[in-house]
Amino acid sequence: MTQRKSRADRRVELIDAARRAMIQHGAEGVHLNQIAEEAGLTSGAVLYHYPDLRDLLIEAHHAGMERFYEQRVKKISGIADPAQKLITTIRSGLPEGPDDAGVRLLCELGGAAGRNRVYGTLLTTLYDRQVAMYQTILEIGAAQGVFKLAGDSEQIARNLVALEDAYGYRIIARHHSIGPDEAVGLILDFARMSTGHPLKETPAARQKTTRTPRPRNGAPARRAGTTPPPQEA
Amino acid sequence: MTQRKSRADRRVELIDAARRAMIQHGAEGVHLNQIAEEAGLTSGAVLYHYPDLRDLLIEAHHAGMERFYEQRVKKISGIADPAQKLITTIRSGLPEGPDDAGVRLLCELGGAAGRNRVYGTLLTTLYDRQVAMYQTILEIGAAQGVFKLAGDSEQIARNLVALEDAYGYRIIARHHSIGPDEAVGLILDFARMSTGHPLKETPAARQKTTRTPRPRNGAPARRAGTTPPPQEA
DNA sequence: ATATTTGTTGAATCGTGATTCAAATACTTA
DNA sequence: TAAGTATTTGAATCACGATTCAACAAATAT
Repeated sequence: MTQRKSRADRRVELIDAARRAMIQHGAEGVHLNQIAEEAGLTSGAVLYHYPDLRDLLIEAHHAGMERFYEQRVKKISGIADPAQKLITTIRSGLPEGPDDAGVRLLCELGGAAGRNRVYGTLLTTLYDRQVAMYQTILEIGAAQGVFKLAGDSEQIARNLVALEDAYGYRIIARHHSIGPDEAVGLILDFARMSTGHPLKETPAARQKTTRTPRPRNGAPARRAGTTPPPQEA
Repeated sequence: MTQRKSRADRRVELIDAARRAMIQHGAEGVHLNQIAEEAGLTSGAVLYHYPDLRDLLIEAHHAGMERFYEQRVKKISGIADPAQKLITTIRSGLPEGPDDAGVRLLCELGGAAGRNRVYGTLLTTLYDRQVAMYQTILEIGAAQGVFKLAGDSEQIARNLVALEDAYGYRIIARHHSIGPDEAVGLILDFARMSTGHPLKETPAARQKTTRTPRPRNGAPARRAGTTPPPQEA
């Protein structure tokens, strides 16, 4: 039998298993057995902890968002210069590539949010939090005289998050000419107009968010929190 | 028995039925029977025309996109002034509300595009076409001296489409403070920076894309091409 | 050590949707 | 009008996922 776990531990594991399963099979297309397999359990065990599957899925989405947001906050926490902070924040809002697990999960939710109020609320809340995050950066930069804002800080922040979101979708959909770097470039174009700051990416800033290089012609590098590439539908 | 139809007619009907069914139940959550019911047929009849359901779904998505794009082109076809043309184009890229059928379908696809190459390609193609559309408007405006572009026209166009996309998702997810009007405002803020043009919405322009007003406290107005509000999942 | 509680399995059952196909029905053509 | 063809039905079957639950095993309490 699989190693027995305490209720709390198992629930955490299940939430993560559900997250992985959803990324592979879709937020709405996941099956109980897929989650169970991902967790190394049987379906009965999953039901024991979550009699209603929907609860588990919601918790998994919630956890995924929380993780995504926390990662962003963490990445910019040490940066003092508003310009560098802004640049880093922009990068941290984009997927690292088409298989980025965190963003994949968020994209899954987009469609469902139209049909499911809970998901809609989750996404809306995340959006608002990200707007607040950008707004703070902008305001501080303006207060320090580094940024000359071309408009209301909330308006600019909303557009920054919107751009991030949209390019996230493009990258996930494997647009041929828009990858993470191109997206950063496009969003920075807007950010420059809005802040009146040149926003040059320093080597240091790039370093911080550059993925581990891929092997020359082997399989793509895999990083923690990333799931295997999806199968064709 | 249901009215018999020619092969071609029936296929068109089925594509539309599939489109409606997908909006109600999700691009991946639709069931054959739901499509059949939407078409007023039995599942056997649907399979007779589309032995592989996936083909029907792809055609339905394709048709939905084509319709969406054609509607946009049509709305701006008669407008000569680049500024009004730009404003109208922006509005036409946004849903008219959270239940807008056309955009709902596109949103459904966002998540699936990460797992399904065909859907990814469809979305990518649509994005590129919309970028080209904006780019043309911008270039013409610049050539006429109406716009003073603050950067590369492709860069601006890409960001315009990206903003549209993202606010479409927000509106579909029922963001409490971002509706069609607010989204237009936010995108126009960016457009003004990019074109150096004040881009005032004339009453005439508003008229063209304003929804029929809702009854004071009855059910929301329903328009052609809109499906009934979704059930909770 | 024994009893009790908790977590897990695996098999049985249930329900639902996809698939098949012979029969029925509506068109088309001769 | 009759024969032939295309479309649709409806019932039967199949496949698979969800759900239930008795039995078992591991942890914990007594």
